[in-house]
Amino acid sequence: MDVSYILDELNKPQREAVSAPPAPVLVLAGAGSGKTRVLVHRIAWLIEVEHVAPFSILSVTFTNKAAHEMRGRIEDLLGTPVGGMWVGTFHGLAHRLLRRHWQEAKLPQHFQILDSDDQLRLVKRAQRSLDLDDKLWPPRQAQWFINARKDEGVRPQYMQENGDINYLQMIRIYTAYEDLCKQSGVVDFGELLLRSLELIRDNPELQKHYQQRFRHILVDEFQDTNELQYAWLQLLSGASSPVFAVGDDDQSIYGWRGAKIENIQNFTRDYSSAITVKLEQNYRSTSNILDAANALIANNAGRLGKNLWTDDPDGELIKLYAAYNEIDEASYIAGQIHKWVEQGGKRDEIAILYRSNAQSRVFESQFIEQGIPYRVYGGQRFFERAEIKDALAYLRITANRDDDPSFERVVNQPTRGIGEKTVSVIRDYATQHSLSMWQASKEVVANGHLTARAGNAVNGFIELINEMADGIYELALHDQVRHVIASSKLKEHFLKKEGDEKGNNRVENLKELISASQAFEYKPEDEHANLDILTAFLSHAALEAGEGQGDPNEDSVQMMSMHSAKGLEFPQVFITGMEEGLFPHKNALEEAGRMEEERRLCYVAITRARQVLTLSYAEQRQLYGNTMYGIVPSKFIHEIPGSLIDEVRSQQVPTWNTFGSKRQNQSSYQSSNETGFSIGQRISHATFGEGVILDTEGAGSSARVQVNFDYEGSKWLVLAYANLSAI
DNA sequence: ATATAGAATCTTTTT
DNA sequence: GATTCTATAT
Repeated sequence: MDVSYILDELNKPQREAVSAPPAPVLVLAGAGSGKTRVLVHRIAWLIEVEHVAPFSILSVTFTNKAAHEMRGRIEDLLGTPVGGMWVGTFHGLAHRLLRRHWQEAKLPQHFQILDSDDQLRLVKRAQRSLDLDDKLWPPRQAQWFINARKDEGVRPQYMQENGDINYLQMIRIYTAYEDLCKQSGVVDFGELLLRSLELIRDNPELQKHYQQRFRHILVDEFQDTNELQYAWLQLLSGASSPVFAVGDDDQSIYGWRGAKIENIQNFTRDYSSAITVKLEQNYRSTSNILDAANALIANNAGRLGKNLWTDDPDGELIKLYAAYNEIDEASYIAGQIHKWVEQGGKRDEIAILYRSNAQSRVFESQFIEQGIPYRVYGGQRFFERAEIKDALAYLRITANRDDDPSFERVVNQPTRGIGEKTVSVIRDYATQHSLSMWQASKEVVANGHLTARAGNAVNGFIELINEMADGIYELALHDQVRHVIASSKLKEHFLKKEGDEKGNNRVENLKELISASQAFEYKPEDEHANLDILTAFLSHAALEAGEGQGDPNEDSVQMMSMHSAKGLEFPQVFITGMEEGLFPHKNALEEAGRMEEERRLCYVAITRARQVLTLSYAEQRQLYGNTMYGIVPSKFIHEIPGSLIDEVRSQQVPTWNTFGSKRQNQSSYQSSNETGFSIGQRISHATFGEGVILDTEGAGSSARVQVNFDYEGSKWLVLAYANLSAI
């Protein structure tokens, strides 16, 4: 069999890694050096040359996106589906283990997964049961504490008091929270990993089984593994199955959630026979972009040492745009997008990156105004929307009556006369008798602890859920979802409560949930073994929160946080908000090591760009409701050699008078009120039609007017693009 | 019990 | 700014 296609198109170090003997291998792969490629080809090599059965291969990634891409590329390369191979995220694979062995893991068969939102609610409830004041011990902090301990593999019963009252309270909350999870049959993200680790560790037969099964384990983004994940890998690989780890210490950006760069160093210590390969040739970016990235990251101490180089030409200089404010920043970028498209570029070749998701809003409104299609990744996700979570909670409670978080979510949604007081009676009863709220509410009604009215209402709810469960029995999944949405009366509730615009939006999303369930593929032969389709779908919803909306087929600009950009590449990249305090983020100043992580994040962002890279910052910015003045450009800008930077000037550079109070305007629109239009004036717009000016604001390139259009309602428009004409 | 208004609070990144 | 909690009125 001719296997040359596996090695032919690789460079020397890539080949070395792909064809390495079956020993532990550590691949230090710089950005754009063909990391995924090496992983994919390695798997092809194992299957075709080493004759390893796909069944015996375990391949772990961090994001669902990466996992899907991995499987797709392997199948493309081999030209055949590779069923039986385990490819997925740490959490996804841990989940699979727990579903298979729910009994040994001491979980109910229909355990449900908590997302961080659900988790926070449950932490709050744990705190309330301990009579701890939310003000003194913020639930978020407790949640963070719990997750950090789980990532370290520490259970509360093994934690020692150290005299610190704060620490003691945290332990108490952690304990109470675990009890609640157990009672409700729910499992959080950290628990998936920890529980599956304990499952394998404490069941020698299972351990033997899986260690024999997985002859080869491959890990992507190894620098982002935390202690628990590393232990998980070691446990599954045992003594005999070599781990093939690919990572880049310069791209470690998840230290804040427990990722340990040290795992890379430890790897060669723990596996003394490990082969290390460095991939240093970059195939992605122009020389200028790469030089900038190298210069920047050189400011970090304690790197493993890698030097990325490329054969590619210099390319364009890196553009730097100093915007007057965040609106000007967005409108400049919108202008650049127009230019790119006019020159024949596609919009989806452009990425806009920012430090925090909140920054996307300004771009969104600007792009809507200018008719630029865009797609936002991250932020509020589909399965995290309130209406979707409501519907899912109904579904969950039909699958597992004891799911307290779901119970609390929907007992009175839509309102059915079960108020806070009734709920707290049930909650207290549940806590006292170690029951789930479902069981407690039945007993409370039977014991007559409630007024007749409240008792009736609770009974009504119990009957509703039971009827729902009966009604969806043996229906197709999408009919189950449809049925539950209908009999819960959620649609009617939202329409009545939130009016047409918002309510309709929620109704649309609920319809989309039905479509999503219809499109859900059920593969009983592997991951959801012995799992009914509803539980499988609910797990899927929790583990893959789904992207925000937006038509994936439309050619649209891609907007995302720098974190979620990792692993992706784009011909043109805008890195926005390059301002001290925003990026590097102000929280990074306090803790040691955080600044270097911010710098690595910047390195990741820069190396996403293939041809054109633009950095931008604003001199003033409205953030969290108030305007920040006197913004200092990010130190990272200064860490890039000036010779690589081309400072782009706004056509109308805002200049300040001595008092810094008012901007002069050099635009052609200049007139008495700085915009050329007066309030009350009638104007016409190409797409929105005719309207009346309501207000004006700003000047120059960021001058805006508010127009009340006859048919479209009122909108803010940037004059530089809106092209309004007076009537 | 519920709807509403006003106050308080929190704003980094994600499976 | 937006969400989430709290106090008050219905």
